[in-house]
Amino acid sequence: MPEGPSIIVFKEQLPDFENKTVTEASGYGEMPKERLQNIRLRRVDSFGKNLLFVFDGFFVSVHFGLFGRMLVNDRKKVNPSFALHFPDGEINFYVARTKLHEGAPESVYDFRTDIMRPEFDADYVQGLLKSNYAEANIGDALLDQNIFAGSGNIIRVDALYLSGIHPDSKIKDVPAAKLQEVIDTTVAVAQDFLLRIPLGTVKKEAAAYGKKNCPKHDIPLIVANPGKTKRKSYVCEKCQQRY
DNA sequence: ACGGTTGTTAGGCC
DNA sequence: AGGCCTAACAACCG
Repeated sequence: MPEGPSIIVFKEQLPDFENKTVTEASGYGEMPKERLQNIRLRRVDSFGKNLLFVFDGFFVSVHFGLFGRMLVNDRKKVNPSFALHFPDGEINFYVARTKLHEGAPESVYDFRTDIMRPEFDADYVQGLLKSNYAEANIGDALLDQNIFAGSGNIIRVDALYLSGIHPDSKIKDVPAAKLQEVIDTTVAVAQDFLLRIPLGTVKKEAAAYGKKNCPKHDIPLIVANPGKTKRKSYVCEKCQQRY
């Protein structure tokens, strides 16, 4: 379920918990829960695929993996891996991985790479790609959380399709304007994704992900698991150029 | 009913 | 050392 847009949806369910006191933390996951007793939650934030609970001097990141779920003031029958309890409510996480970090999120994460945030810096990311990832495939880079935090398989498949670039293209071979285009398109696809979550049409309305045929050419999309990441890709050989 | 998946990490083997 | 691979985790959908 959770690429970056889903994390934003989670975060938007939690404004009422900001500045409230956490009375207790629970769950079977590893967590120094005694540090989360009777302290004020300063704010809920996000970075990429992580939901962040910010306290004075430290914060807790929650990563949902492939199957993670969050329920607010509601429970499943199974035990949560993590839960925050408040005087008048609770947040439950299932199959989520959590970690406590000292300091503030700004000192741990570089928000310029988070495709969901206003701080996202396309120029910075383009420079990063050219200088540090010249030999990498663009298809792999679009899943690399150090470059495109929050981007997942659906976003990358559609971003590559819509910008007309084959995932196996090496970054150093992609013209600068095309690199620019795929970066901008990634952000646009992610915003689209976000709008489609409440409509339940994320997959249905995807451009290429999960589709049998290219909507433009009506020829079959090539389904494969290329690159280092070996995630499923859908490629139109007509639309997407190999550089 | 069962195979596939919006993800990542750990550990083994060259 | 580090790149590449697999297994592991676990829940929901069709």
